[in-house]
Amino acid sequence: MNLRLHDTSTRSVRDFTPRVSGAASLYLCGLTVQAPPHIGHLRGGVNYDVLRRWLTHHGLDVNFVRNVTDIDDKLLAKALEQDRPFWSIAYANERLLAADYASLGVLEPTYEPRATGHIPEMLTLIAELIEKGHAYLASDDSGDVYFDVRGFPEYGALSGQRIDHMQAAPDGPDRAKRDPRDFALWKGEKPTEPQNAFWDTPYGRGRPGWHLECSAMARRYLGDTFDIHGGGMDLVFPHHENEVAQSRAAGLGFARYWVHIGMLNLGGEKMSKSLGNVIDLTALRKLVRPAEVRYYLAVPHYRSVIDYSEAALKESASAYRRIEGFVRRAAERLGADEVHVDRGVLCADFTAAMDEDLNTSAAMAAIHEVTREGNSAADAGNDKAFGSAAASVRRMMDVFGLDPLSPQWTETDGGGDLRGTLDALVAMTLEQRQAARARRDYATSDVLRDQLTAAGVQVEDTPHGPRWTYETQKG
RNA sequence: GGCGGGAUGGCCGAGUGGCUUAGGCAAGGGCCUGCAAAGCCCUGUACGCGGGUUCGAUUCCCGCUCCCGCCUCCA
Repeated sequence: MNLRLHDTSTRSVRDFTPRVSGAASLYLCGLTVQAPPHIGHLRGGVNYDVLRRWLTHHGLDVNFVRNVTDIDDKLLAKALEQDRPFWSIAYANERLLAADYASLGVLEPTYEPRATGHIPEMLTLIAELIEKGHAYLASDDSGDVYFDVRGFPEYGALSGQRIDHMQAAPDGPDRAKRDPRDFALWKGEKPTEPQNAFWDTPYGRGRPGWHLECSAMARRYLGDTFDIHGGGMDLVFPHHENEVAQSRAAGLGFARYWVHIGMLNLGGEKMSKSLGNVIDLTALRKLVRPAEVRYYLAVPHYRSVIDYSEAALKESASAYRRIEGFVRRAAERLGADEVHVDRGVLCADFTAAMDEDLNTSAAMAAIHEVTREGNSAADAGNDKAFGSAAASVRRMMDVFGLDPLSPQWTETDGGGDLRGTLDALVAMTLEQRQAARARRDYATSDVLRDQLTAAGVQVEDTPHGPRWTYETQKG
């Protein structure tokens, strides 16, 4: 295992050594399902999916937990606004998220727990924190339970914050906190919130604070100490700072590495629900195919900011199609077995790049190099080199979740069960064109080709006869 | 006010104290082709500004400008 990863808690790239040899445990802060996902959310899912695949490639048995926050302030506010149960809004958005992940080829996590399903685990944690003197009941009978940040010296270490330099939380003065920075583990019931959002507890009826769920669920599914915890860069403070404070104050080891994903900006600003500058996957699918969206999201380094632009997205699509075309031609020419993904080998540059904090840009450069070499081999009639290059490209693309011949992508190319019919019609037309070419009737030949092009069928003449691709396929 | 990240050739995007200084997209030229398409070959010398360290800096240090994120819900 030569993998190195950037760890937010040390702000440095460190050798990654799993806690348990042969296995890796990951926790990803998933979404607060108060609204449909946008592509910024999806980026995190894709980036973590690549990490997960790379760990798997290293032979690790990956236990990957990605939670869903299905109760929070905004969700409850929306429930009142829309006069429907908060959980129905949460569930609807959770389904949308799952569909988006599926269309981008994001593998299912090992488990996807919901916050509301883990109230007992949260209450246990609260009791432990109160017992150890790290949490206290609000003095105003609100039923709130707070974490005492002043009583935990490590507070602020993850994000590099010092309590005294922080801006005071605006809700400080009017709530019974000992320090304005203290955060809620549990929130007492309020008459102004949906009454179906509360649970009975030893502290009265109430609902969970945001941060507590992750500490409780990570503990339940990954144990007291686990390897990697992550999420978007915007979660470092306060969310992750508060999580680590709760867990460590309770005596748990918690995360050994913190891997945070850069933001996706639109128009120079973070894409966010509250700013309203969001673009969803449905919009992107009108421009490019899902695999191309994935390529766009997966190639820049995971910690760098992506400033979304349609032009850049389309460039990514062109780059992906170059690789896709190469692999498809190889499979058509040499047969699927010759270019089977399992026969592919990762080139050294690729592996070195991925091992160095997942340098996906450099890794993709290596794939393009092999693609070029493979194309040259094809031009030279060297089928052996052509085939092995294609298999390697497939294997490396598979690490990105982007093997162009994977059923994930080929089964969504369109055509459906009429594909065979379509192919037969195209072949018939091309036979006529070949006949015209044979008698040097290029006018007729070109008309036939133009008509096919107009119908969305691209024709290429190769030394082995014509090949064609459909517009939805672009290979 | 505090913490963190960033400014790279027409565009996207890695990276590095000097080595032919990624890769892609676009562009121009060439090869191939009846013409195309696809592919291949060639071309393009970039690192925000001002200092400093150094034989040598885009890469290290200092200062500056601008941009982004967090400190409140946020992937």
